Amino acid sequence: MKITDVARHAGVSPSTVSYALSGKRSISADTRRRIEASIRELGYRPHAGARALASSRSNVLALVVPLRTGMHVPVVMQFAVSVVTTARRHDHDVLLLTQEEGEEGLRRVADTALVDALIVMDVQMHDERLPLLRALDRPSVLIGFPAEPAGLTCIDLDFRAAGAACVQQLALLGHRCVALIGSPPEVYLRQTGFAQRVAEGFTATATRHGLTSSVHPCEASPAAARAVAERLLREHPALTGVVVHNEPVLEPLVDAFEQFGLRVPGDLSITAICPDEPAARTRVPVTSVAIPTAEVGARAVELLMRKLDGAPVPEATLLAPRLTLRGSAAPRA
Amino acid sequence: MKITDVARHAGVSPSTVSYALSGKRSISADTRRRIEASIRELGYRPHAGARALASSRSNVLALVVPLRTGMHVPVVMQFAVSVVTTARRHDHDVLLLTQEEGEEGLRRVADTALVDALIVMDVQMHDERLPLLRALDRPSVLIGFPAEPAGLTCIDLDFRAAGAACVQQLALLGHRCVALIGSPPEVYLRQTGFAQRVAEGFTATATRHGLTSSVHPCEASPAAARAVAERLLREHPALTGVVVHNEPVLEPLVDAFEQFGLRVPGDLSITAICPDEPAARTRVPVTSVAIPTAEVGARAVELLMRKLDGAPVPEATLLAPRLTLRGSAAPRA
DNA sequence: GCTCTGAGTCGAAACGCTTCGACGCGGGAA
DNA sequence: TTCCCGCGTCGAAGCGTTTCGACTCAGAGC
Repeated sequence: MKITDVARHAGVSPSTVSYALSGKRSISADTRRRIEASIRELGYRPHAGARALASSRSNVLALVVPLRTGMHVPVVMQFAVSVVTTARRHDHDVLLLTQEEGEEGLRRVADTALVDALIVMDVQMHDERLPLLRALDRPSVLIGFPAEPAGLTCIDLDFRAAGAACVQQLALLGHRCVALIGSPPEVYLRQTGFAQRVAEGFTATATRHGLTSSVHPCEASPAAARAVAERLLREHPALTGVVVHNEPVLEPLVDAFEQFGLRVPGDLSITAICPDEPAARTRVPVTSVAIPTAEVGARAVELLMRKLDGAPVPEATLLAPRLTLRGSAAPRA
Repeated sequence: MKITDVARHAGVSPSTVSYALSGKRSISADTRRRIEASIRELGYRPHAGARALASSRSNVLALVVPLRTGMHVPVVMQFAVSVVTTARRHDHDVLLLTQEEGEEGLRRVADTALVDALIVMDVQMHDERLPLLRALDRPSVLIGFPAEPAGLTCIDLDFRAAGAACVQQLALLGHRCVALIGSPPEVYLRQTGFAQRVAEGFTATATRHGLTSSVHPCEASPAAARAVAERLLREHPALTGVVVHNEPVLEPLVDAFEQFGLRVPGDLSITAICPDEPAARTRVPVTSVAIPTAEVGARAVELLMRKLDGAPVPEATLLAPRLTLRGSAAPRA
């Protein structure tokens, strides 16, 4: 079943069928109807490879997913699903690449014209792939911000503002001594942008409000959570507000604080940056800023589509944080 | 940069370059060296679309991932990563499809020759996609077993044997009254094969050993875990052995039993079917059968490669369960 | 009535690779 | 010596689209 078969069946030339399919030239209503009927009747499907060759567009996007320790897998998957469904809406498919393939993988899919464009997740402050992405002849979008985003297109939640929002809420409620319980140490060591930015937003805003503040990386285990909680209470007896940016330890932390005799939010107020689901299911539902994975994924694809159309796009897209109040933060006693 | 450029630079014909690249005809060592040097020097990369068109092979596999409730996302991701890395080892890439695309999605990527073959995860007993997969002109492999696997190629852990192994271990340790705490009810309602088969293996083996046994679906929440534990102790006072096939509730269950005054493994022995990591990190590490995601993914790809080569492959590949002893199961007091 | 324009269609030339058949050549068998 | 075979290479014919330029035909403008 090729385009010439359809053309013959509909009594037109192959090019007319092609134009009817792509809409790049006008076709009379009658001809279009005949062509569509023939396509249906013959069950014709254009050959992806032939199309890619002739048009130099594969209609495939590459998505590079991270699989390093410390990454929260379900969140990664949410991005991926959002990217795939949005890409489909724009008539594109998604090729899955693992971080592990590295620069060579990016170069390969770009240079062989397997993909038209790339989406890269889990960007580090000084990511090795940045020079390559800048040099590549295919457009790309980063989910996450490196230290120097010039010449790239980046999108993400505004983590600095998110950190600020969490501490500001505590400040408004009258808390004077706060702590940030953050990602595992290796995430900071790798200089993953979002972790660092949360800490910056947290500290800057705490300072601006005249609060006493401290930052505590924390492994993603219940034991680590308990240890951090214990240390916090010992070293900062005046502590009444905590910001958590570490999904897996949220629940263990709440448990630990309560076991140490602190009521949430009576004695201790908590705000968090994490997906809604875990925030809502803790003993005391936690006031939190969610990571808008669906929106980030969708907008990443849309940015790419505009770049593919040759339209200009903003280099940086920062999504404003939205704080959902759930009752884990209350006025200071 | 095209193959003719390389050919000219190396002083040979384009077809010779092609044969040097594919190895489908013999090339003298000297010519091959010259060609390789030219390729490196010019930075040549074959155009994927042109290749697909001429050879009618895209070197891309489709992977259909599930995203329905009850699926455990990290496990899905492990399969996906294993599929991608193995595919790369065989010089193939992976196109990511969501369940949601349904039959039309499968048909589309197959009929447009976007992919050479398909891998489908999360197969149900009476999956709607089976007739299509049988009819498609591209080979496919299912991860999971439907009720009627004839005419298909399927691979998975032998869940029946896994259920049997878990209960047999308890039987050997002298337990006489056992229970299976299974997946959420909706998983059974959807007739997902693996859940049903675990229950079958569990029940059959318990019966064969003359044990008293019962099966209990369980939602994936700590509250549900606690409720099931409570009910179990009330209704089956003689209970001394439990098999858990529900990863998220494993830890809450252990906690619940201990809170009800049962020591593990002193008063209650537990075995489980779940990934190693959660089994190992509970208060009492749990003797378990792991789902060999890496092996399943890799072998699925390898089966597909053999089918693409026209070689015969077994319709069913059942991986034998391997029980890892961790101390949560002990002889009956 | 004549040109000009634009809508609708066609033919042919790419697009960059693979593969088939053929050819030249040297070595082993007869 | 002749014949045959197989190795290494080449030329040309696809593979199934898209796209460019050109053509036809009506209708509008004058």
